[in-house]
Amino acid sequence: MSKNTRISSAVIKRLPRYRRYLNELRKKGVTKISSNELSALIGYTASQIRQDLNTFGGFGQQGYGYSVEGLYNEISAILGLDKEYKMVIVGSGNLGQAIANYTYYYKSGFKVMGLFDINPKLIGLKINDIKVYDFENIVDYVEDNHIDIGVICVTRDNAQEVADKLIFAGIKGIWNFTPIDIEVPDRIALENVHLSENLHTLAFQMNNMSSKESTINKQKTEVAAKAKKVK
Amino acid sequence: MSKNTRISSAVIKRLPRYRRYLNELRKKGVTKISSNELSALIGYTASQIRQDLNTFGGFGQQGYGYSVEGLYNEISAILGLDKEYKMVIVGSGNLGQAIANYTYYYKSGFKVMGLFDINPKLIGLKINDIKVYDFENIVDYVEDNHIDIGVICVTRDNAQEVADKLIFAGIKGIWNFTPIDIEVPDRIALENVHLSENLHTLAFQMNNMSSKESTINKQKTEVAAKAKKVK
DNA sequence: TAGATTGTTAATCGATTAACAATC
DNA sequence: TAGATTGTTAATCGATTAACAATC
Repeated sequence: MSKNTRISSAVIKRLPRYRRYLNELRKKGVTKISSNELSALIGYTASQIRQDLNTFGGFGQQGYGYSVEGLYNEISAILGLDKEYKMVIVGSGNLGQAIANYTYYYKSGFKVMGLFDINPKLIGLKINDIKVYDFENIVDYVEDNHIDIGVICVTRDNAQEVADKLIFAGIKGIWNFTPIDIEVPDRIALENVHLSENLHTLAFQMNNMSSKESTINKQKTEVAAKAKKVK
Repeated sequence: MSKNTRISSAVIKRLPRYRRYLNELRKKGVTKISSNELSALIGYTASQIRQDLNTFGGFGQQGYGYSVEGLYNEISAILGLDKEYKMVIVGSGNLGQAIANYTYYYKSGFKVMGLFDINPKLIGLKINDIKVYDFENIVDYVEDNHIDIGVICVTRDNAQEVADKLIFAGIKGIWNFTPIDIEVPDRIALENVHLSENLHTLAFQMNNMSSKESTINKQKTEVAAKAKKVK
């Protein structure tokens, strides 16, 4: 009875956050929680929490609430975090190294197998136990080691070429840290971390902070007026 | 005639993207563009583009389209990118250094004035022309140099303390790279870069890629069934 | 059983898209 | 002027919230 339920990306983006809070509760030894308590903690409405969770199944128990451990495991499974993912990082500059480090230490399930670069000074080095390989050999490496995820930390000009090579080699997901929109076929999963865009929305906030309505309206009118004049 | 128009964050998050594409057009020497052409390029509908832009003012010209340069400047001004922002980065590990580097090279308008750390081995070093200072002195430094933005790249356990100090010292915005939700007063702008949450949604995508409807439904039913059984 | 809290349907709200009159 | 394209209103779609019956 396949109701055509596409799961909205709004829901999916909330899942890691649920999971993070559930993990903290779990570590504190909390065993059960109600949607109301969770709401107070996370900041989503209790209604939304129940609605979200019921997208995937009936994980709770009426009159009781949700098992923290159980819900944590369910969400982990939904996200696919009960599996292991092999990653390569292309571009071994500061950012590549930072991510290698970050995931290496903190994230179980996501194993950084290798760093790649074209810079001969970097190739052969070991950064935090992770070897830097020659980008020349990326395709063979990805194929031979069944790499799942490619992290792109090169310059914008090389980003698409790197993506193409990774995809050709059989990668399944791309984590893009360059400030361009990489083109990928539908079957390839893609997440972008557009740092400068994020910073720009911070700038906007800073200029539209207190007395939001009036400020923004003033801006709107002024800008519009200026636009007319300039034309 | 202050209509109470709150600008939705959905619109604001699209602005940097418009700006990025307009900048590329500008650099290519393109002088005018219609909402339809922009739509083909960026991927938003022409209708949405016109709607978005008209939130701020009438930037176009009927029968003609939009001036690329003009629109670029308008959006820059709306985001506040015609101003300069002084930043400090707290936490001078890999990630802090990467961001120092990144913004230093690529982003005009956002000046990294200093890095901060508690590690004596790092204090006093210069990383890409940016000095590493003792975190002890952060409050004075921020006050004296009128720092606008604090970038938090420390460990999760120190994140809130760092934020509190920065806020006390008069910072206006916080760019948070730690995987926790920092508490800040309403007047403080805050942007989070929750890398692991982003990675988790990538994992989800990878497990729900082809034939999305059916896969997700199968999952839903299976998971629900399992939940019943386990209980 | 009585009380609590989920699961789920219905109501509301907001965001996107469509349509077209205004106008360059 | 005729053609093109915006600005803007109206229609649709989707997401969030409210309400309450189901049930543990």
